Amino acid sequence: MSDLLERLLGRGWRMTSQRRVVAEVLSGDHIHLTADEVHARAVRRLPEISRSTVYNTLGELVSLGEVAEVSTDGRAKRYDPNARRSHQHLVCSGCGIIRDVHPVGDPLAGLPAEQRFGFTVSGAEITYRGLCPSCA
Amino acid sequence: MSDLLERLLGRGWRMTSQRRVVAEVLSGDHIHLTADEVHARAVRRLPEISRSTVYNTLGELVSLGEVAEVSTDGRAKRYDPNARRSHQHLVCSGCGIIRDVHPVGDPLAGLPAEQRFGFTVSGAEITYRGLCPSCA
DNA sequence: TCCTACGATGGACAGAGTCCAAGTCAATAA
DNA sequence: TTATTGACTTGGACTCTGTCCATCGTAGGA
Repeated sequence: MSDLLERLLGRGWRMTSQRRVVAEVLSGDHIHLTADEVHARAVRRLPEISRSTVYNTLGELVSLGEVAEVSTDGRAKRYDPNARRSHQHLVCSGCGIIRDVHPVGDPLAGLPAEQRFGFTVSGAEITYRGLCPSCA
Repeated sequence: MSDLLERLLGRGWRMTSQRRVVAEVLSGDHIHLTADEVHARAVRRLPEISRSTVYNTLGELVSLGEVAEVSTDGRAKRYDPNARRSHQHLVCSGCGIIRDVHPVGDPLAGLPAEQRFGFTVSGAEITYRGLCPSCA
């Protein structure tokens, strides 16, 4: 059983075959699937699963903090199961592939007080852009 | 005439009343309008302007590098006329207001070679999140 | 085993954006 | 100034992504 699934059971998540399949599809590293892609893979294992259920389940996983929403291109949101470890993303401008990366240092350090306009700044998301080895 | 408009004329951009209005709407600092908002403001000055034309014109301004697309919330893209000066964004998690900010240092410096997975990294977009003075 | 509240379903709907055929017009040439 | 023409504009249909809701089904406790 996957890590994610184990944690969800530990939280008393009501388990159904649909939820199990969605959680299984979202296992692994560098996984950044759109809701439609999650649905497509879920359907292979459970042909009757509906689009609504996938959306509901993804939304719940996000609320629980187990999965993060990533939108690197203004198109469909992507779902990243690696939400517990803070990380950023490196995106290929050619093919769109996404890698999880762990920059060094505190990203908030680069924003001096006079650039904060009185905001209480709590976090930063960084999207690095470039070309992957195949596209370069 | 606005800066933007002047530069466009200098590039030999074919000028029409529609394009002029869109360029005028997109003038100023800390402007981050959605395509629909641009259209709404353009209609006040030129009631017949169509949604398609606004989309076409915005797309072209982005291609020319005069305007940047910003998507901070996975909803509608926003258009930022301040594209020539590199900057990042500070977004209020409460009301969604966006400020342009200029962090110090090179954002790419935080990504060590072993975290680049062979990519040729060319840029980074940073979205700082927090609460604005009104929402705090 | 039975109940029932929670979850799943699917179809309608909404928001954002793209595409295209047809009509219009800015800019150039004569 | 007028004619010409290729670029621009229009509006409607369409796609994609996501949300909502009434109804049905079922996991898990009694």
